[in-house]
Amino acid sequence: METDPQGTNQRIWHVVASIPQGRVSTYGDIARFAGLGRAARRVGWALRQLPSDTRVPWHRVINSAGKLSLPSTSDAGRLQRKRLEKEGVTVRSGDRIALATYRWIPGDTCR
DNA sequence: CATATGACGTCCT
DNA sequence: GAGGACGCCATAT
Repeated sequence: METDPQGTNQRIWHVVASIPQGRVSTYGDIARFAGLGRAARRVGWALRQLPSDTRVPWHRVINSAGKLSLPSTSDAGRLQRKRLEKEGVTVRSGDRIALATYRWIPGDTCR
């Protein structure tokens, strides 16, 4: 049951879907909250498997360095930046984001 | 079964 | 603050 690999992806996607608009979270925090421990890379894997027509806000997930893990030269990278700015998240030069301002921890009811 | 790779994280310099 | 080394988890070959 919980051993289903697809179930794990489903769990990860569910956590990502709970990120409020205008906020961002990190791969590590999501993995931890999903019960995956330090499998931050596992989260990246799950997001990569997402279909193009997904409703999951994958663009709100960045790395602990406060930067977009997707290359700004790729279409996905540009799309991520576009959507974030559209939600009010300021993306500075070098695809950097102020984690101190926008970071959100799963389960935290306080915005 | 061993190696390499990837939308990562932490520690050290 | 930036960059490199090593560790962690899963998949591909």
